[in-house]
Amino acid sequence: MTITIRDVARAAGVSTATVSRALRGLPYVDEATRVRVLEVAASLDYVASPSASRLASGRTDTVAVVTPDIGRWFFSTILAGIEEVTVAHGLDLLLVSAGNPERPQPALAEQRLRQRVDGAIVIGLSADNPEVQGLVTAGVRLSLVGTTVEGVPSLVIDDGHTARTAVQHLLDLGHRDIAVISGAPGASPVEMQESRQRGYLESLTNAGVEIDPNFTVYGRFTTEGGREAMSQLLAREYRPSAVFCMSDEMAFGALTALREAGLVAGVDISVVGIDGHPQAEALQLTTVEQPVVEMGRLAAEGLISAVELSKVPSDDADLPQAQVVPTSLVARASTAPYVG
Amino acid sequence: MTITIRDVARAAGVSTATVSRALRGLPYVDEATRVRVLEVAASLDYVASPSASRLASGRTDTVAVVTPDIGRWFFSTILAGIEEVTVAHGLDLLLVSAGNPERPQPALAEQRLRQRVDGAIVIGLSADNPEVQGLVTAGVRLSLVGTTVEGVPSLVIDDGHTARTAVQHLLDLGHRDIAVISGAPGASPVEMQESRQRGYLESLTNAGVEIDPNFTVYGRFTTEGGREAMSQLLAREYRPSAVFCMSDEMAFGALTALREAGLVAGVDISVVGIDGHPQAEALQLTTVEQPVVEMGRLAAEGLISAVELSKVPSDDADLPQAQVVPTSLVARASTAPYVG
DNA sequence: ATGAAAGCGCTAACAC
DNA sequence: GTGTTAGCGCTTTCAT
Repeated sequence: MTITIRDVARAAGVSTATVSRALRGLPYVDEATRVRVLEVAASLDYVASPSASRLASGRTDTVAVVTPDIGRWFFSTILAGIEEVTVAHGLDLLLVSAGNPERPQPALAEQRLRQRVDGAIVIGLSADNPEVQGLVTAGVRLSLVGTTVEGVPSLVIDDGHTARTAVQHLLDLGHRDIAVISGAPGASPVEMQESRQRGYLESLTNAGVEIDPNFTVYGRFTTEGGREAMSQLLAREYRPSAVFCMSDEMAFGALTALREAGLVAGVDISVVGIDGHPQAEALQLTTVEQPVVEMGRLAAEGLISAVELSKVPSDDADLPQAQVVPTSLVARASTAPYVG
Repeated sequence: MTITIRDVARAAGVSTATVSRALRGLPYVDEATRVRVLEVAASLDYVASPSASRLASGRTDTVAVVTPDIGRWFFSTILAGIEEVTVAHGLDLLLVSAGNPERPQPALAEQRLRQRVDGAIVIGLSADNPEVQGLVTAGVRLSLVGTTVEGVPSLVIDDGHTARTAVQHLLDLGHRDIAVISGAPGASPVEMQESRQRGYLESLTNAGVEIDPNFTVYGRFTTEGGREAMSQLLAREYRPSAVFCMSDEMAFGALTALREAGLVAGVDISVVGIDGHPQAEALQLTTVEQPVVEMGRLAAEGLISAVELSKVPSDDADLPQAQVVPTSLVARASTAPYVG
């Protein structure tokens, strides 16, 4: 019932080999034959079976995107950038979730991807995550976003520098009692979190500010978590005058907590985030923006060119390594000068 | 180099057929044999080639999600719900974008999905969209979210009722000069937009309020568009006292425009949205919430059960039809009583 | 430039 | 319960 390459071959009066060549734009096909084959295929409404061509060729023409939670803004936005590129290259995009402790998967990502994709883009998983390790050792071609693994191409922001930018902004405004809303003690995207924490500590130390361990609280990278974290800070006898949030979504929660306490962001307490979330503007949140969609595009392009290069038996020179993309501060009303 | 079912068969001392049965949990396999096969497969780190089993079985064990723009909150959130379900069923999730006039695709969704998936979930595309029509006539098993096509299962909210809920809320607060920020004149998700517009008009008419055509403006369902639309309204000689936005993201933009004009939402002008976007709370936006993640789950479950049912030659009774999920008003500070 | 034919790795009758 | 075998629909040498 489904029409196959043989139907096309018969109707065009050529062999299946010629149809295959013609349809895929391979050389050594007479122009007249190609045109005829194309016409016949179109008139028959023929579409090649991907399973069959994949099995025969060994290629999958598919890339996977691995994320812990596609519902989060950062991940879905990266995904949008990736999708732009994959579609332009005619590749299938397989969505796989992994590394979310709250939603255990039936099988390891490695199992689910082997034989199935030409490569995978992993977003927001720490290098020491077993899923990532499994993929690396299984030899799946990878492109990482947000983490770095020796010998694997990746795309990152300078987390330390980004955090310092945010904290320095607060210091420049005269703040000294600066708290941080981190993710979780020993959470999943560990490195990113630790680099940002280190940046925070460095900035304070460089400014001669004493570190108050009580000023580190955790918001799980969610809005609700940010709200709870800010509430904790507000419940302290000694409150910070400014708060650095490791993500905009946590900062949004922090702003809510502030409002619930009858306080005004930028007046009573300054708040700065990281991300460049689209709602930062409406909320007047100062943030350090990262080029998220662009990061998705770059990661996808990197992976695709790696896959294509590997087809040619080229000398394996210039392995792409960690590529760092810049971030930039956008100051808004949520941060303001410290007033005694 | 890749290890195949024959390697496993050989190592386990059985035929490939038995390995196939054992691994897939089919009946008529001795328990002892099954255990042995499983052990051997595990020790060999065997993973079946999906292309091969798909080709042989005719099944793809894949569902596609078709959306105009995965970067938008509504779509990525539905996707999260879908993903929960597909992963639980061991299905692959293929992401396909279509119907975005700003980003034309190389091929029709129909071409890209035929032979490739067992079914597809289409989000946010109008029933009269050529892509959707193509999928329907190509016989791809479908589950629609946000639109309805005769004979195709779908999941919708009652757009008219939802809009009336929002507008009635404003009327109840004493507002009469109520504007609407719609999507675009004749935009993509036409039906949804038209139903909401109709709901808006009905509520006003029922309340005896005269319709002002100038009070309908367009925000393209984006935050920036909402901001522009609100600016237009504010530039009018005769301003509305309340604005109904067809999405929360447009409402966020409207709030920004308000602030830029030195006005306060809920004090100078009331604003209500639709969606239940996570940032609605931080922005104190009144909105009519829809259960978005749940809609994704339901759509996926509906599609999967349809696919599984179709395997059995059952009498084609009880075709699932449009399922309507409830929405509910959440009042916040962005709406307040009308004050002369 | 084109065709013949041998698989790709698995599933699904069918036979035992 | 298990094995044999004939494909699934395409790609890809190798001839010609």
